[in-house]
Amino acid sequence: MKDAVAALFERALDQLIADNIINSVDRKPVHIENTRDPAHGDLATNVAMMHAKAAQIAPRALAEKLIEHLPASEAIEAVEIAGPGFINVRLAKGAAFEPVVRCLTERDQFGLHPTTKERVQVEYVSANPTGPLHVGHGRGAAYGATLVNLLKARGHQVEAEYYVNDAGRQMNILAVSVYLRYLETTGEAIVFPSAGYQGQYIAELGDTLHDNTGNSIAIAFHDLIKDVTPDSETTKDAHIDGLIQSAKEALGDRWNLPFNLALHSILEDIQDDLSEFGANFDQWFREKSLVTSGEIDQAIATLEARGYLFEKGGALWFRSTDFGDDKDRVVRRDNGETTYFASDIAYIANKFSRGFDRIIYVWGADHHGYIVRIKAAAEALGFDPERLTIRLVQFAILYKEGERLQMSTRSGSFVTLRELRDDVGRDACRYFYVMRKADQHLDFDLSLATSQTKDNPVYYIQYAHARICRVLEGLNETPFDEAHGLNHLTELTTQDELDLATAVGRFPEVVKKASDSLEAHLICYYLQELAADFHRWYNGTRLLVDDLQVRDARLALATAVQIVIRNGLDLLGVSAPRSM
RNA sequence: GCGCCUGUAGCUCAACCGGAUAGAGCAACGGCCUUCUAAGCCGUAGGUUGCAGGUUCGAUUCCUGCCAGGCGUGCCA
Repeated sequence: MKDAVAALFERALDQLIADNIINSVDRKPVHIENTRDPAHGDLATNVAMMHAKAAQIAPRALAEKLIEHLPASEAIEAVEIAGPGFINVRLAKGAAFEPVVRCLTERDQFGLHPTTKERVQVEYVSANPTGPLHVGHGRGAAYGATLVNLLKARGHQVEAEYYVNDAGRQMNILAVSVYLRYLETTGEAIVFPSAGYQGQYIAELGDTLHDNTGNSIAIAFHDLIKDVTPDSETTKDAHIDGLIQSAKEALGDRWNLPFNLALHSILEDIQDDLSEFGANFDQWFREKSLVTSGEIDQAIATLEARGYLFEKGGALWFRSTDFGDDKDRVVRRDNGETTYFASDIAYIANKFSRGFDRIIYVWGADHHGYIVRIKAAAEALGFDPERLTIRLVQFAILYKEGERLQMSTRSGSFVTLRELRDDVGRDACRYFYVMRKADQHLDFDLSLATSQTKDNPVYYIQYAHARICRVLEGLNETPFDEAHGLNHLTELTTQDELDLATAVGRFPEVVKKASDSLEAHLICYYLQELAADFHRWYNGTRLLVDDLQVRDARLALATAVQIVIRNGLDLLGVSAPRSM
């Protein structure tokens, strides 16, 4: 409806331009907005004020001219000028319930937009496969998954991807941690490195390794540690690197056994976890593939050829300062190893080579220092950095009964995503994680998330849906005739009913805005408002009345609300229960 | 030090790319169940939008400075 009205005003603008009242270079697009105050009609536009200055005409006078040239439309009942030059539009009575008709026609397609040709990639979570996902990853997972849904609803062709860091030093640390726990199960007395991975799951993997291989890959701990730098606060990195080196030499090819066991079982755990959370991926992209395919070397060669690399202190540097970075970045260390950043460069080249029109990264907010350099890399490789979007997700702070939950990754006593899901359920998790703007801190109140009251927005919205379902199921001998209801929508006369129909009509534009701005929380706010409108109506108006025309009209409206809630919750990955 | 983000009711947050009288929920107070789920609804109260300037018809929104908080700032991953 907004679009239709906007089109009318565009035509009026055409006319004023044709009449030389407005210069075509000064033209600005018509923006139609919903009014807040019913006294201002249904829709309003500031188009007259926007053009008044350039046209050198008083806003209200210009508004008058616009209205003069506004094409006639059945949908519009009245147009008036108000305030400093707003043009308020009052829609015809019949038009107010048009969204209900549309919603019942389109059903689960209602709110979706036409397919575009745009190919979008969303990469999210991408946590190192060195341990189970924790609650910090949960928000990125919920936000990314919702983003994928929103972009699809917008009509884009979307691919979801998880970047698996299976080639870095952290993986070696993981593997050596598992190997040491394995040695313990063979009866070796070991001293666990302070920089190793601590969690219980490491010991379990050590057990599994022992089950698989027996004592066949065991070596004496004192041999392993013989030439290794001692462990201390300042040398713990050298210590663990030494252990890795020593284990690799001792095991040869069999180093793959702890390495692959750890990688595969943890990755599998992450995959199950995300799948149960409703966060789905089309592609699990391996960092290692960039190594084996030679893409890292290739990317470095490309930067070299373009003159963005230089050598200093035995290392190879990328001159990212040419693109606004604070300092230049190393891509190959003096020991010959490429850095993590080098992989990132190759990865972004790989993404662009796959032909995406838009590439979206969802990162934890602690990575914000990387934005400039990754964009710099894209630009240096000759890609358009405008096609690259990086969205940051702030951490969620967990509260339980008003107390902040302390999280310590050091001791391995973090709360896992799985524990959180077991505790509050998938629906509340998915909803709470995205209910606030992604780049803002989020207070995640566990007590609230599990409470079954109207204070809990998830229950509040789901309850509205369940109420509608129960009404529709609770019919007596005369079944609900939807077409009959749609033919008698004029029986809906109260302000509550008008408000509700208007709210239904807003859904498609909310989806559009949420998708275009990548702001998933807008869906949450919208659904809460819709549910509130419904509860208010339901409380004051009996739906199952004897007059079948009235009854079916009300049931049609209720069905529209039911559909919108279901579609909206679906975007969020939250279920819409039929009864509660 | 430098860079990014944030500052709106007592609390948690909105505010439709600059619009009309800044809105919800919680907490507080007062009402509503013989009727489709009270897991709900209605009402009252609550504000110098961190501070000071600037841009213009109009600023919570854009610009500058200051104050406060968060995060980042490795030949780490």
